[in-house]
Amino acid sequence: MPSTKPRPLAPLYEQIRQLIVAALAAGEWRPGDALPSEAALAERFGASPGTVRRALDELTAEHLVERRQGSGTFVSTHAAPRQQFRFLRLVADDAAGSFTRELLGCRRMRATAEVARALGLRTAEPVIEVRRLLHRRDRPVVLDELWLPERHFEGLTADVIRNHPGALYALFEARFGVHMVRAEEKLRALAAAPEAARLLQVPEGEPLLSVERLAYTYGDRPVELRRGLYHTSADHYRNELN
Amino acid sequence: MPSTKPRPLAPLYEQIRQLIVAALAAGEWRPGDALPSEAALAERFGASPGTVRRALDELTAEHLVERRQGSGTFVSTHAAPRQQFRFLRLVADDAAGSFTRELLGCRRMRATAEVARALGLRTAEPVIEVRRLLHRRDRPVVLDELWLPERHFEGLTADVIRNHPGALYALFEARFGVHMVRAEEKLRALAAAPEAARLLQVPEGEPLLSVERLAYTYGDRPVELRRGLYHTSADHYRNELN
DNA sequence: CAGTGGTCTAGACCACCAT
DNA sequence: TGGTGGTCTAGACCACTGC
Repeated sequence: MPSTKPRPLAPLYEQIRQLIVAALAAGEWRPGDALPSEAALAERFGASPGTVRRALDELTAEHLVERRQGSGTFVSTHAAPRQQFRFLRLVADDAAGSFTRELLGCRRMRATAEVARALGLRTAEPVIEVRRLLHRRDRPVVLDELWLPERHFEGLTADVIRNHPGALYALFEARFGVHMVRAEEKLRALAAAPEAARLLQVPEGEPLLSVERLAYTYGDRPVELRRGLYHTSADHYRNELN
Repeated sequence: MPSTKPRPLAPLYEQIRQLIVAALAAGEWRPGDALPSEAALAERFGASPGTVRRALDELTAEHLVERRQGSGTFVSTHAAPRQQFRFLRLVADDAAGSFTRELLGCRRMRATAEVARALGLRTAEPVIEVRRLLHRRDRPVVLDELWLPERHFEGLTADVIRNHPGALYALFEARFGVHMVRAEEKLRALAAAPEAARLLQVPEGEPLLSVERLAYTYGDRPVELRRGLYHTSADHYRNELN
């Protein structure tokens, strides 16, 4: 008789972590909401409080939830001030000033082969393209283009963006229930093409930092492709290695 | 009588973590060595095994130690294959091939104001400057310049570097007892100056990715300033945001 | 097989927050 | 003051490593 495969189960805390992520993806708790207490979750999952705590610690490290002593455990939200620029690593050399946004355009289009491949769509599936500029002290610093699968962002228009006071990711989460969890970026140096040069008010050929980002929501599903051009004469991209 | 300040003590696991870091900085265990077992450390610090485990978990997350089930807890070393390129985020677009090193120079000099400030030295204190090229498939891709305080790297010469087969950080750790723990990088796009263009075999003015790195050893002491110029026509700098 | 880290449990006590 | 998360302890059992 062939021995049945022992099927190495994931540890209990990991299973619980995945169940909580699934509940977040299903919208059982929305960004900003409080999760049940450790004791309540322990009961729900039939585990000891220590095991649930371990799962919540992992989720805290991934920034999916945040814990406040005496208060509770809450679903992370990009609306929180500390999360405002969590994914924007560009900082001024003198660490002064913040960004203002200028919307250049928002239109419906069909996915190019490249966009489709990155987002896991079929070619020519409808996507929404957004273009904008970020300024610091009235100087343009970042030219952003981004593409979103229309099926997750139905109804996203220029007006919707203009009427929202906060960051784009806060809008996505509040209006479309899409919370960005993590992202991968590819950086390189490029010479400014004519249009980028005009918008960023630099000479053609000026070296620019190109930042291509793929952003993921709950369950590691890619939902945004973004291409940024950063003018880095008085700003730099800050990174920590460990 | 004025109330004495309650002096909020750090949690026990954090104190233990700091004591272990101090022992690492003092060289009590060298990179690659095994630490005492959890039980032995618990006895040494007068804490329960669970508390010691928590301290070790934090150190594992910082890559100061690595744990191997059934075997023990070991001091991280840059000699390990997995650590070889831990701080080099440049990867080929087609993810193929590795780097070869070419040493351009190694000389003793006096710290410029900028180098002194970054490394926390007095101006004109002696430092060692190293310059090198990294090639992939016989094409130059990275031009690196780095500066090290001489008092931590006495005896570092071109021959010492040439005679060491592994990565620079592995050499630093094996020969000078300086293990790099973490680093901060500032990235920007620059036009290639004449000398950089010649060495990287690109036209003058070619956009290059400039990467300025400050690397820290145990106890967050900066011990290396590095300036890299990356030619990113077929490579990119990869980053993860979370 | 002895020793190590990995998982899971159970419970005590504390610090903090809201009411 | 009651409920929350944060710390610390104690111990059982398992999985893996190396002799």
